[in-house]
Amino acid sequence: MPTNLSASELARLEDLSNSKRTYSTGDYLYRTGDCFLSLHAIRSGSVKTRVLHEDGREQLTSFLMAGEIIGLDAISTDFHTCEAVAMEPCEVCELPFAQMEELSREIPSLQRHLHKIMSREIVRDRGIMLLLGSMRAEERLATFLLNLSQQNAALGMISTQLRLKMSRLEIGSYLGLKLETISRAFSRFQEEGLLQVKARYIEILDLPRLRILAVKS
Amino acid sequence: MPTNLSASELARLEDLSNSKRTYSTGDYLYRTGDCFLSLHAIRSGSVKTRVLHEDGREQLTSFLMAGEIIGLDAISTDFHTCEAVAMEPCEVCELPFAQMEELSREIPSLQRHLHKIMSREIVRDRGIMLLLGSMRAEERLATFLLNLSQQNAALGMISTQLRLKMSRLEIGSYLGLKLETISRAFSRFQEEGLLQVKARYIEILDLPRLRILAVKS
DNA sequence: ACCGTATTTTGACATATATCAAGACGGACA
DNA sequence: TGTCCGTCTTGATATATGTCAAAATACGGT
Repeated sequence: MPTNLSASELARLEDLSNSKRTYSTGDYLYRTGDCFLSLHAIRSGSVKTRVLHEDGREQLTSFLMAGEIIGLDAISTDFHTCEAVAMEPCEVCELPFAQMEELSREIPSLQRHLHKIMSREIVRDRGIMLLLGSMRAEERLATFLLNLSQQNAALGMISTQLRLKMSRLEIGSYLGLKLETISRAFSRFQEEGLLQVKARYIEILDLPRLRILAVKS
Repeated sequence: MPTNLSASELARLEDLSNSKRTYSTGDYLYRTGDCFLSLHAIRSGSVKTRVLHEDGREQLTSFLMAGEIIGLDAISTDFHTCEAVAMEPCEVCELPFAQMEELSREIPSLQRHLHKIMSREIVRDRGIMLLLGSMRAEERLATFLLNLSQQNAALGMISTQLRLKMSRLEIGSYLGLKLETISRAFSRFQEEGLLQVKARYIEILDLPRLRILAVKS
C-alpha cells in the first residue's frame, strides 16, 4: 500500500504481512487491554472501533474500510486502548509492528508512509472533535454522509448511493447522538428532498444542499 | 526528551533542535495552511491548538505545556491543518522533521519514541472524543480538571491547586460547551464543596468525589 | 413464505444546555 | 485611587436533543 517502493522492497513488505486472518461479523480484531504486537491492515470488509467508559458507556471512534491500517493507538502503551469489531466478514492482515519499524528504518519511503498514516489518523480525529464539539445534529449527520460519499467515490463506487453497514444506534454513538435523533434527521432530510432513505440504503438527491448543511446550518 | 539515548546520540538530537524561538501571548506558532517543515517542542509556557470551521466556528483541540511536541497533524498533508497559539510567553524549539526522520532511521530508540508520541496523541484525542460524544457538562469539566491536576502532579506541583491559563470561553470551546455553562458548573462544584473557585485559581477540595463525577455522574 | 426478533420510525413529553441580557468582579493603567 | 475593559457570574427564557413508549418495518432462519 505504500507507493513508490522498489519491487524488492515491496516483496519484503509482503513477506511481513503474510498472515491473513478472516473475521465474521461481530468478531473482535482486538479488545481493550490486549497486548500490542501488530497493526492490522483491512483487506476487505469493514470494522468499527470504540472506546469504553468505566460505567459502560461507549463511543464509536471510527468506521474503517478496506485499505485502512488500524491499531495505531496501541503503540504508545503497548496494549490496546480501544477495541475493534468486524461489521461484516473481513479479511485482515497482521503487520508485526517491531518488524515494520525495522523495515521502515531501511526504507525511507515506508517510514514516511507510516508517519503519514499516523498523522492522518490525528487529523481525522481532530475533525471529529470539531464535529462533536461544535456541530448540531443535522450538521453532524450531513457531514457523516458526505464522508461516506467521498469514501465511495474514492473506491470508484457511485458516490450518491450509500449502503450503510451500521445501524442508527451505531451512527448515533459515533456522532454523539441518540438513535432516535439520527432517525429523525434522516426523515427530515427525506422530507426536504435531500435524501431518499430506505432503511440502510440512502440515495443522496441534493449533494450541494447537503454540503451547505454540513458546513453551516 | 527521549530516554535511553547514548551521549553522542543525544548530542545529535540537541544539534538538530538548536533553533529556539520565543513567543509572546497570542502569537501563532503556526496557522492553518502553513507549510510543514518542523515539529515544535515546547520548552516553557503553554500553547493551545484549534481547528477552524469554514463558517468561523472553532474548536480548541488541545492545551499543551512544557515538554510536549506539537504539529504532528501536519505530517500527513505537509501543511498544518490546525493552528497553535501561545497562551503565555513561551520558549519553543523547532525540530526539522526531515532531519528527525533521518535521525530516527539511525537511532531505533528515537524512532520508537517518535512513534509513541504520535500514538499518544491519537489516544488522547480518542479520550476527548469520548468526552465530547458521551459525557454531560459537569462530567466534562470534572474530567478536564482531573487532567490538569494530573499534569500538575507530573510536573511535581501541588495537584490540588490549579492556576488556569485559559478563560471560561476557551474551556468551553475545548469541552464543546458555552462559557456560561462552564461558569455555572464551577459555581455548582463550589456550592457542593468540591472546589474552591476564585476566578482562574481553583482548589480541589474533594478529589475522590470529583473522580466519581468524572467517571459517572 | 412465515415467524420471531431486531431495527427503525414516530409521537408526546422531559431536560440539559444555549441564548440573551444585566451586573459584578478584577486587573491594567493613568 | 479611580476608571476602563475584558472576564466572569447569574437570572430568565428558548431550544435542541434526550427519554419513554408504541407501532411499523426489515431481516434471518426454518
